Amino acid sequence: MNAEERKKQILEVAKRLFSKNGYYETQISDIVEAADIARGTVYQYFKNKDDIFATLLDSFYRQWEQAVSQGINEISIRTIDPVDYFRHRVRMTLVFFEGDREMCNIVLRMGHGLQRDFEAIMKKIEKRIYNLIMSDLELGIRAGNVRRDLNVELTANLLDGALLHIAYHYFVNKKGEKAAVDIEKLAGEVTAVFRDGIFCVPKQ
Amino acid sequence: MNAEERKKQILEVAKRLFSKNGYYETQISDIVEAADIARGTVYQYFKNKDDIFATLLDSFYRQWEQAVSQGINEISIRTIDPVDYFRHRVRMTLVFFEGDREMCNIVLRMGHGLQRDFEAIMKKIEKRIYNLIMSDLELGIRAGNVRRDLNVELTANLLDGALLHIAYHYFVNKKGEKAAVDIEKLAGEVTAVFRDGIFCVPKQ
Amino acid sequence: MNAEERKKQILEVAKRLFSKNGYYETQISDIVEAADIARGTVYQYFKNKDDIFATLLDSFYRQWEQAVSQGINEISIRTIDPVDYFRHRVRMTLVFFEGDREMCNIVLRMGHGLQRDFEAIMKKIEKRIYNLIMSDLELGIRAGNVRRDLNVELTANLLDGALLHIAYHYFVNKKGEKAAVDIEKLAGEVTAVFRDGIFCVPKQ
Amino acid sequence: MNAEERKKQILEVAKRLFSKNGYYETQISDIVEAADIARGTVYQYFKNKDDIFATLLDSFYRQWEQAVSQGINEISIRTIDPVDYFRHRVRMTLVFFEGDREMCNIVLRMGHGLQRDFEAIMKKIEKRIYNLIMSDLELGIRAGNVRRDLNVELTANLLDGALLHIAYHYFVNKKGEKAAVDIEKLAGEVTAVFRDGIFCVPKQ
DNA sequence: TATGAATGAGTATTCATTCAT
DNA sequence: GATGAATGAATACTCATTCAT
Repeated sequence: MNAEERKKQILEVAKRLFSKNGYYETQISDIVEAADIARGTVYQYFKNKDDIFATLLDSFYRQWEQAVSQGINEISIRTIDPVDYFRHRVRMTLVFFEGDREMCNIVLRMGHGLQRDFEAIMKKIEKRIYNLIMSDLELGIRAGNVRRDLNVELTANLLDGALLHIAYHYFVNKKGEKAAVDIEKLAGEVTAVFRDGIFCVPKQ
Repeated sequence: MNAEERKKQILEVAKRLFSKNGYYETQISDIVEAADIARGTVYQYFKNKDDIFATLLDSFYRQWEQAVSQGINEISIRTIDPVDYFRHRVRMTLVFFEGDREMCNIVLRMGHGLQRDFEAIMKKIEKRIYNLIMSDLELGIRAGNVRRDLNVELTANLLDGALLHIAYHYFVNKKGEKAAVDIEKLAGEVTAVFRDGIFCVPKQ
Repeated sequence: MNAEERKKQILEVAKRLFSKNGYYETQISDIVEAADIARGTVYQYFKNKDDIFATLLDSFYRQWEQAVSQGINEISIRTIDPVDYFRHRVRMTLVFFEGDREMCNIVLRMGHGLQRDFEAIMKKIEKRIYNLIMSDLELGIRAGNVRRDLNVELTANLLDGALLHIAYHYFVNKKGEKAAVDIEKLAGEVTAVFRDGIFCVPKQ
Repeated sequence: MNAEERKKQILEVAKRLFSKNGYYETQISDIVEAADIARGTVYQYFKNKDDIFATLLDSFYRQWEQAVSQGINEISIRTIDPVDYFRHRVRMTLVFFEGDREMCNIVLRMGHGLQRDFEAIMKKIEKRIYNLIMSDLELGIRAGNVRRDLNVELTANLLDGALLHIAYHYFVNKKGEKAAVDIEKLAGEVTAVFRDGIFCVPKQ
């Protein structure tokens, strides 16, 4: 096993344990035991326990950055139907969180409660999500698709909280249930609830 | 200072510190130092550190229970305008969280990330909020005020996440800012966003 | 309740708890709770926890002193049959220990293991018992009733250990059993085992 | 120093301190200081303080088990002279206790006073010693060597208490004295005291 | 690189004792 | 005398981190 693989292995194990037991209730002992490596090996690849956790958060942030930037540019928001665009954003968000339920759990459940240096990373993630929604809304207003009188700060927080909570509810809490979640249908229903409140479109 | 007051004093100090630094980063030493009492005194009133935290969560839950049960009964939901009722609920929720920003911070920020026995209390709080929204929606459907085709599970989570996130955003994150939050206005705007997506009312 | 009675009450309660749980596992809290008095009250009557225990040991020692000195003097040892005398001593010892099984338990079970100042008191008790047996044996030798070649140091220890162990076995360990112990019979049997080994008497 | 040696080292140091100061008056601090190791090292080898003590008691029990089972079987008791056999048992017991005076001190002095889980181990040791004596006596009765009318329960306790007390007296209390104890002579004298009271042999 | 024994600062908790009321 | 809230020194135990092999 080369260095890259070993580092990845440790991260995988740590992610599983952090997700299950939280940062403080996960010991280095648990990680080395689960990974079946020596205590010292962890410190060959990470400065300390914080570093492992921060690495996980950071890589999550990078993946999120990449995911939300995919296939969307200023052109498309002008050409496609704004409600379709909204639905697409919602679906993409849900798809992303579904992709890594353990990180989803870590970020959604314990993100806010983290002290130390993690708080900064979490704020960065939050800020990024928030800004994205904000810019979408502001673009929509300029394009005449979104109600001019909308309180964008409020709405951005509304959507932020709503989407993350749904992701948590369907992908973490209801994890054990048999029936797979139909994300397409979910995205449609979320859009339906918000459409008339946000967009300047004829009532269906 | 009698027993009741001393216990209350410890809880106040602990609440402030837990809110600021989280459960794990708050030491008994910090509490006794901030309260200017002896180490042992804490243990005259609480079994252990867990007990202090659980007492805070529990009392928060009890207050919330009382707050949401006030002035609303099955009659009123039939007589008052459903949208006004919704706005009222939103306002009450925000007023409640604004009333104790430290507990608001504790519950909203670190609630989910808590392991141990606290998880059970948090789940109870969440469940209670969720059920309240659910029952409101179901009553509305039966009364013909809420869209029949609404996915209530989804919408309850949507509203849950949205409201708590807004409370966190305006009462915890922006705490330092000068301008006081106009809760009445906020409640109106939240209602406006959700109204057409949830209720069977003529578009304004 | 006057001062004398209150002190006695505390001693009784403490004795019961020390006997049941040992010195270290008995807390002042346990004592005040069982006696239904305030914490501070204990310290009106005793200097500290040690003082309570030492008082118990000391009073036990005094009672023992008195008991063994009763009805025996140098005359009687010359006139009565030496074996009868031995049997009488054995019986008196057993009767004494049976009289206060809790102190019996404390002295026999935890006596040796005690550190601190108690060790001195225990040594005093042991020494007193040991010396008594020694002097009996030496008197017997001078009177020609006890074998001249007997190792009195060894025999005194033999008898000491044997008697205390029997007291412990029949009065503490077997405490719960229905059938009362027949001390008269016991004393006879103990005497029978030791008689020929110790005394210069014709074999029966 | 490998793991086995380190564990042994800690046990040795702990044994010395427990023997000197008792269980409750021996602190982990004392142990790590005496062993010149770090506080945490103790917990690499033992679950907690109880575990160290229990390990000592248990290993003592195991050694005793092995010692008493050596070289004696049902055959020998029938062929060798019963009094010689008795003397042999006494000598072996004394030799065993002399071999580890610190454990001797722990078991004989503080054994009975121990609460917690140690009580169970101590009872096991006591029971084992008691049963051994009992079975010897019963075998002797069946072989016609021991008086038929002997109260075996009483006698077993008599011998148990007597032997342990002698071991304590000669190996713990008089430890400092110059003249070494002549165990052979001691065993002979003990036998002489009990011989006529226990065995059916012509009076010498 | 990998190991895992050793480290020791840090933390919660206990409990005998005091003292103002 | 009686009370019991307050005290704080003492103690067991944890766990991230180091470093010689």
